[in-house]
Amino acid sequence: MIPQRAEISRMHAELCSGISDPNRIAILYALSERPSNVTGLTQKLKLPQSTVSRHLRILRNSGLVNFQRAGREVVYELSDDRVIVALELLRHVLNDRISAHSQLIND
Amino acid sequence: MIPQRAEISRMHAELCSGISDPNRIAILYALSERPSNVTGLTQKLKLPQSTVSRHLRILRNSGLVNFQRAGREVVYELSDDRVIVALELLRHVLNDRISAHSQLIND
DNA sequence: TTCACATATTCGGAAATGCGGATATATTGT
DNA sequence: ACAATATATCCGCATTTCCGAATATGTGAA
Repeated sequence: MIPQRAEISRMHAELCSGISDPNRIAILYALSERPSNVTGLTQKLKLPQSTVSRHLRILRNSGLVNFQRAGREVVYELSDDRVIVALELLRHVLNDRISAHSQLIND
Repeated sequence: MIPQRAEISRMHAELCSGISDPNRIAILYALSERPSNVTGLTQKLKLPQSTVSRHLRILRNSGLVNFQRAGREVVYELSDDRVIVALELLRHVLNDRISAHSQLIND
C-alpha cells in the first residue's frame, strides 16, 4: 500500500505543518535534549496540560515523535533527529536574513 | 534592532508555516528548478493565478523567495537553497516512515 | 492615451486551527 | 473497589487560512 503522488504531497505538508507552530517547535526542541513525559513538558514549557497533549497528538499523527507508556506516564521522544537538523537549517536561514536586514538598517 | 527571543520563535514558526501548505511546497520545488514568473508557475502547477499570487505573497513575507520585476513580468526565485535541503531532509524522514510502515503491513 | 498583458488585491464564505477549562480514561498502590 | 496520579479528549469559541472569481494596479507597445 504505497501512497500515491498527491498523498505524498499531502503527507509532506502535514509533516511540515507539524513544525509550523511555535509551541510545537518548542516541544520538538525540548525533546531533542531528552525524551520526556507530558508533565515534564508541561512544566518546562509552562503550558496547560491539555495544550501540550493536543500538540503531542499532532506531532504523533505527523510522525515527528514516538511515545511509549511507562507505568502511568507516557514518554515522548523525537522519532528522527533529522527533523531537528531541518529546523536548525531553517533557523540559520532566518538568522542570515536577520543579519542582512540589520546590516541594511545600520547603513 | 535585533529581534528578541519570542520574536525569533515567532519568525521561526512563520518561516516554517511557509512550507506547510501543499501548493507552497509545489511552488518552492518548482522555483528550485529555475526562477519563474507568475504565469509560468500558474501553468506549470495548473492553479488559478490569484491562488499562485497569494501563495507567493506568503512566501515573500516569510522570506523564502525573492522577486524582481522584468518588464511586465515579475520573476520569483528561491532566496536560499537551504530551504530545499530542509524540505528534502523532511521528505526523507517521510519516505523512511512510509517504508517502515509498508514493511509492517507486508509482514 | 489606449489597449493588452502580467500581477496583485479584494471579497465572501467554507474549513481548519488554536485555546484552555472541564471531563473522561488509564494505570498503580492500598 | 477506591483514591491518586498521568494523560487524553471534549467542548464552545475565537482566530486564521484557504479558495477562486472578480476587480484593481502596473507596465510596455502602438
